[in-house]
Amino acid sequence: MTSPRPLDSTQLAAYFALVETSSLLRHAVEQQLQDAGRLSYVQFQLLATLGDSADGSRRMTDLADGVVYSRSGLTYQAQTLEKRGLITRTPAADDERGVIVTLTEAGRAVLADVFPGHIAVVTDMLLAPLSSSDVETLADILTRVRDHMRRSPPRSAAPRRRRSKGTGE
Amino acid sequence: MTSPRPLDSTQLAAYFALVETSSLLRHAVEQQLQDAGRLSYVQFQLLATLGDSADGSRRMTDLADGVVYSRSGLTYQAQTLEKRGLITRTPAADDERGVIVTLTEAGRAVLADVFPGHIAVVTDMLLAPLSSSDVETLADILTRVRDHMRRSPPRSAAPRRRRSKGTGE
DNA sequence: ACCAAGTGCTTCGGATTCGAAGCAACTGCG
DNA sequence: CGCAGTTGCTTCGAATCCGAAGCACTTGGT
Repeated sequence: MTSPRPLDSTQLAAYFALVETSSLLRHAVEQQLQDAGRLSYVQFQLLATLGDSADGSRRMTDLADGVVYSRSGLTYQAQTLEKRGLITRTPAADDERGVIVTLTEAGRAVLADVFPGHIAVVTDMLLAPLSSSDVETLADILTRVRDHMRRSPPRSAAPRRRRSKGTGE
Repeated sequence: MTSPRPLDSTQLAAYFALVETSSLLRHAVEQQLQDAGRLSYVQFQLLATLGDSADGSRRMTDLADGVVYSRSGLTYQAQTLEKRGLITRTPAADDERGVIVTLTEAGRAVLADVFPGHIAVVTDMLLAPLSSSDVETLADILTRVRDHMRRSPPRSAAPRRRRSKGTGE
């Protein structure tokens, strides 16, 4: 583990800018999704993931993996989306425990309804002030960071407050 | 408003990597803050903002502005932090309506307790896979984006979709 | 000084989230 | 086959969040 050396101003700037940028972007996107289709960001991610699939369906677990999300939260949103008729849930054929989530026509319609505005927000807020080489660089750097994070050990190895002399507290 | 042209793969990659990176980073940071000091990310931001102030105190409104956050959410967290003795709330001298939030010694202690681990997480997860020139580039690009976003109009110009009479509202 | 409008914060109701516990179906081993 | 452990999803309880409404104080016009 890295020793906790203080961060220099550039590192701090990168960190803060990352946090604030994504926060502002997320707020703006959520606003648009709410206005255009009464969707939360998570709901949009779920529909978009389904739309991305060839037959418009996925297992619950695969969905949860695609969106970094808890199982219970996914169940909740799946219920909500099902009530609105945007998806259906059916037991998997080969495994009775599994649930296959499928995008309905209404779901596709909402997605199509919302997508242009979504792209517009991303374009206007994130991409507008960047040159294409900026975008390329940004994508490269953040992709490396993401891959690194994914490989990172689970937080169970996180530094405890106290020196662990035993099993902890 | 920009016309909704589809994004190319690099633009998509930058967008997705930004969202996922910040999401993963946030999760990791929250985990650490929880383990080290039972703080949520927002609570940490509030304490850190106060700690940043010369006398360790701020008005509620100024705090809410510093952290992108709703007033009611701030009230909720201020109550929580006050119950734990990490801050105090006192009416402002010059304006009875205003509330001055002040960091206590206990609050400073928790902050000091949590800080090293916080830096370690940021270092290990975000900075580790980057060269110093990467960090510099990242900071530069994201700072420009952030400044652009801050200048952006508050999203009232978004195409409103008519509210149909809800099915269960 | 008085009243209306404005400002700062809190309260309230509802939505969303997570982790833990629960339930049902599957798998491996004898 | 039958049992124990695992896996996939849901339910439950608690925490967190937001917007709207409410309350208390301040300000401006008369």
